[in-house]
Amino acid sequence: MRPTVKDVAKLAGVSPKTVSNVINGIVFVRPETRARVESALAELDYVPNMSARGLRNGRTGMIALALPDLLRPYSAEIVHLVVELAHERGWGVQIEQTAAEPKREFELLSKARAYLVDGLILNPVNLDDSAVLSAGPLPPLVLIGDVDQDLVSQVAIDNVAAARDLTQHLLDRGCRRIAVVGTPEVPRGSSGAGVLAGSSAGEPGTAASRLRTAGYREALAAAGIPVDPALEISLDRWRPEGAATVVGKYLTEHELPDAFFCFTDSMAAGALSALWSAGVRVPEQTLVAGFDNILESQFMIPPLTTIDFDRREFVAAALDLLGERMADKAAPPRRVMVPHRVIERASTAR
Amino acid sequence: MRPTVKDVAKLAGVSPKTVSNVINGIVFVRPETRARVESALAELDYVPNMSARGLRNGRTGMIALALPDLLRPYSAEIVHLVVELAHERGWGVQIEQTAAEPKREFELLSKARAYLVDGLILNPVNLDDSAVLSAGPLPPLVLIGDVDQDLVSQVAIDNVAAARDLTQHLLDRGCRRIAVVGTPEVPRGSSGAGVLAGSSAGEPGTAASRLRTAGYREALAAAGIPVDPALEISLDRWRPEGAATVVGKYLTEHELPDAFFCFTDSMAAGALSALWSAGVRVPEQTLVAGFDNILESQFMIPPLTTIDFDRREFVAAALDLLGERMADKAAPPRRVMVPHRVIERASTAR
DNA sequence: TTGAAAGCGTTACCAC
DNA sequence: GTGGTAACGCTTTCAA
Repeated sequence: MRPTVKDVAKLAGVSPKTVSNVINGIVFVRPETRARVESALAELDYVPNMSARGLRNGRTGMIALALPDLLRPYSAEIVHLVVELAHERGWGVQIEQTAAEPKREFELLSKARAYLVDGLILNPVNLDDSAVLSAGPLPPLVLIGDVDQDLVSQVAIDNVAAARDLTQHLLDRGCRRIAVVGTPEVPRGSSGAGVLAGSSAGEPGTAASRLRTAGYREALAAAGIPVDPALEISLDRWRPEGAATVVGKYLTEHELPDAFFCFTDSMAAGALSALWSAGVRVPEQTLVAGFDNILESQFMIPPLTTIDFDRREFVAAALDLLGERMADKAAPPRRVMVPHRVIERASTAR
Repeated sequence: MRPTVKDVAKLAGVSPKTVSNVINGIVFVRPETRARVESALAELDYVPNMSARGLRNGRTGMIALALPDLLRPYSAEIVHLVVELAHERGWGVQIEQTAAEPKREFELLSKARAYLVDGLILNPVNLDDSAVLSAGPLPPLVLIGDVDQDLVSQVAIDNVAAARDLTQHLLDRGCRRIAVVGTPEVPRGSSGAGVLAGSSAGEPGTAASRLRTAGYREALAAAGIPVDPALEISLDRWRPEGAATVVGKYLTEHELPDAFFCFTDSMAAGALSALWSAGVRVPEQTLVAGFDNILESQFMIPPLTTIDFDRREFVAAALDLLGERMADKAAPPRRVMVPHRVIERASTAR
């Protein structure tokens, strides 16, 4: 049987309380006693029972990270950083995936308390204000990515501005017919403000796709170019295979656009592949750009122009905000915006 | 305050035990009573406290997955599948990263009990027989990937055979000078049997790199081609940027080999990029192959020849083995080998 | 400074 | 079938 504080106390000839004091190192313990306890700890190879500790003081030292699709390289980067930075703060990380089952997001909100976690970082897909409200008493929560709400803390980048900047980058290079890959399945109004309720379930990045579409259209409008629905290529799941398929099909049915702006880098990889298969040369015949600046982007052929932001800063901010909420549940929600920038690479060189 | 079984019991006019019976749905409960309890459950929005449950019955319903480097696309695929398949079994998943800190592997072994988990799936890097032995009483444990040991359950592919098969594939296409990317930093004997102790710390994939190197050499030997140390390009961290750097440098210092066999697909991406930058055409001037068949491989330019294995089967086997160990700690360790195959794509087309 | 005892929320044992 | 009660391992009052 594994040893408990009682066993340690007995071996050291002290009470459980003293052992607890030594372990948590808060109260002053006579050095001699401390030494005796510590050697007993070592001898028995004592390891505290986290369930008992969690039950007693209401905290487990664990947080949950919920992402729509763990397969995306972007997800891997987020998971990597959250695990690394949370570990520095002494927190363990439990991972959840939400895209497969839309209602899982709500379950997590309403039942996070059950999931053995002290807090939750959620990249929402189907979430809006009313959903957040109706979930009842929330666990300490930070949203990463875009939702139109002010009820809970959030860290995000300005998706509209980023998409506008990247579109402008393409316009600056003389592109007029700019295709976008990854727009929502069902076209909506351009601004998207307030029309969140009823967003179709199961689409990863629905919120992001709306905002990036909006930014794209804004840039076109500013340049006096009308929106051409034929250039807005929708895609339900943001995976490279989908992008390859849809771009490949597009090429057979339409005239080659001046550029393809893909809403994620991994979709851009699919697009580049489809273009290569069709014998279209990038950047000579058409330009390609992505979004996220994943690790792989600089090794694509050609290297990919994309939107970059400091992912470490992004995740650190999320953990900071979560720490605030965990320390004080009544703290006012905060929103942190992380700056972005266009990374120019060969895929849009002119 | 959040409701407990007691509150539910009071509201339903029954005892806590009955509530527990209803929740766990095992014992026969009178339908009428059951209905009363269930409506009380719903009314109070009862959520069980996992810490208490864990304390009481010794299980938390959580497993841990420990991988060397979460940034690798391969890791993302494993995390994705483990989370998905574990969830089907009602288990939560806690994620750990080991490469940054070698001793973390041992910590996990010896302290997994503390980490609030019922079992552990570990992709080992610096682990050998003696380490496993000396860790003392182990938690239910399954190793994924290669270690020379028979003490704990393990699921793996035959790395030696896979590397041999892929090398043979290149030989079949007329290659004689085949470079490998990702060999261990310090060259070792070819078989690698038994020389695990003291494996240098901090190298992701040390075990895998030894075995893949062995398979490569076996194929060369069978073809009567002597090993050329200059063709064995070592790399400490299996990341694309390292591969791009090392291959780029290689091209300036050596004659172009007939082929590059990279020990992971993501390194192959880096290699393809370096070759493209140097103006070397693939497959016209040299062939490139990888290992793992990550999602991105088929969208590389050109699409990448690689080693594939059924990742879902691989992960399902790991969870099955873990389930066995969790159910019966005395169960004999088992080893599952998952078959592999060479996927031929354009990067090695002749 | 240290010891004794209570209690966190659950489930299992044993009566009824 | 269902209700009391004890116990899981820890920390935190309160006393000594």
